[in-house]
Order: sequence, then structure tokens, then C-alpha cells
Amino acid sequence: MPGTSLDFPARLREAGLRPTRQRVALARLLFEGGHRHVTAESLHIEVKSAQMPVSLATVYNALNQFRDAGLLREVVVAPGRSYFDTNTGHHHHFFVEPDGALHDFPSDKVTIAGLPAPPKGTRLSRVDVIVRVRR
Amino acid sequence: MPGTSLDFPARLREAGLRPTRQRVALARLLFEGGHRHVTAESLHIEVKSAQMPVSLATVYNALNQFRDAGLLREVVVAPGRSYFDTNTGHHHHFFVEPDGALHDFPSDKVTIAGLPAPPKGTRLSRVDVIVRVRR
DNA sequence: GCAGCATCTTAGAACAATTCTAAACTCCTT
DNA sequence: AAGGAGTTTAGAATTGTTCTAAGATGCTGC
Repeated sequence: MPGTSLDFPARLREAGLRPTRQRVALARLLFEGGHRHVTAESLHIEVKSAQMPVSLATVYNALNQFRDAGLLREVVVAPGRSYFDTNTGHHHHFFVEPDGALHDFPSDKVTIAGLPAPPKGTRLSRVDVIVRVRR
Repeated sequence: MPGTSLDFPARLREAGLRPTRQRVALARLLFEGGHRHVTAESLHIEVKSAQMPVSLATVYNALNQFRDAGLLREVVVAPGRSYFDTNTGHHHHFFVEPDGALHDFPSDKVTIAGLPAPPKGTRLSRVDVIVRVRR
């Protein structure tokens, strides 16, 4: 399964990023377990409590670089809050309105029909489906 | 066609909002023509250049109140930018990635099948489809 | 009409999330 | 080991939004 190895320095290098101590630490937290959703703030707290101090600016930089490199996907669900999703495959999201919790669901069972053609001069980039639910 | 009259004081009163000079001016700009997408900033500029000075705080207040009253719908497409859509009916959005432009498209031709059931303890609130396109 | 009062507006401060800056540091090549 | 491009960092700056508290305004009952 390429791209899923636990050799984080190698994966970062493949993505065109120097495997610095900070980026490797963040990659480990992000990609070692199953899929996750993080914010810059939550990841910063996590990396601090793991005794690997990384500045908040670096967390922001890394998240943006990982996203640009295709290692992460950014999900915008609420104004002023950006989630990063380690699941970069095809899937959509449940968003639980009051608490801001986000859950993935696979898109392979989902079919969307009847979408209009993209406005002229543009090409399709991605279709996001956000299913908003309330308690 | 109820709810579509041009008697803005009456419409605001129906929504439980006092028809102040500022709210009426904003409502006129928002609802007089066809459907539109605005940000607080863009609406503030517009109302200023229409010689009806309304403070930015009031624009934010009014947009939030209009949204809560169901006169507007908030669309979250990019981090740190909130659009308000005067079209509160069923429809979805094109989002043109680099420039941040937003276009409505009707949802009556669109069918979404195979969505999983909402997580237990929650009920469906809304399904947002954002079709991201690039130039 | 108008007094009284709850509601609304306002400028500016405050706040939250994110990005920038510029100096120090580190990974990599040689 | 030395050099240099690329990184990290703390703190300042920026951006978008909300809060504050003082004054203004629309509404109700008289």
C-alpha cells in the first residue's frame, strides 16, 4: 500500500518536504493511527503534551504544506474554524451542528446525479457534501 | 407570493425585528433585486456608498439576525470568509476556487442517493453540496 | 402627541484564528 | 566540518468578527 508506510521521513521527502524533527513529529501524530480530524490549535496542544514542543506557527505551516502536498485535506464547516482531515480519499462529512464534531462517511455508496456543468472557463475540482445534523 | 413583498418594514416586523432605518436600508439592498451573495464587508461598503451610513457592527448584527430569522442563509466555503445568501430555498453552490466567487444552482435536478443515516441521537438538518471548480 | 422604556446603533476596544517577520537554527551537500 | 538553502521560532501584525457601554430611536399606553 504505497503512501501508507510508517517511514515518515521518506513520506515527507516524497512529498517534497524536508523531514525536519518538527514535521516528522507532526506527521507521526497525524498518520500513525487511523484517520483523524484536527485543527491547528488541537494539534498544537497534542504535540506539546507529547513532550515535542513545536511552535503554533510551525503547526500552521506544516498543516498548510501537508495539505498542499496532498497528505491532508482541509474541510471548512463553520466560519472561523478549519479542520484538517487525514483521510484524503473520496468521502463526505457529517457535521454535528452545536458541538462542531465532524465524522467521515465513505462516498462509494453515495451517488449524486443531475449536477449542472461547471461555469464556462472552469473545470471541476471536487464535490463536497456536508450533511448537517442536530441533536 | 408571501414573504416576497417589497414592504420591508412589514417583512422585518413579521420576522420579529424592529424595522429601524438601518435594517430597512440593508434589507432593501439585499432583497430588492434578484438573489445575491454578500459578505459583511461587501455589504458595508455598499451601504456606505449608497449614502446611508450604517456601522460595520450593525451590518454584522443585521446579517446574523436576518440569518436567525430565516431571511438569509449563511454559506461557509473558505476559512475566514462567511457569505450570506439571499436565496433561502433549496439550492447548492459552485465555488470558484482562486477568486472566491460563489454561484447558486437549483437543487431540483440534483438527486443524492445512498447517504448514510445520521449518527444516533441526531436528526438531519441540511445537506450542503459545494461543487469546487478551478479556472 | 409625548413620556417612558426596551431595543438598537455606534465607535472603538477586544478577541480569535491565522499569517507575517526577521533572526536563529538545522538539515543536507560537499 | 563548512556553507547555504530551507525551517523554526516568538512575537508582532493582520483579518474577520464580536463585545462594550453610552447615546439614540422606535414603540406603546396614556
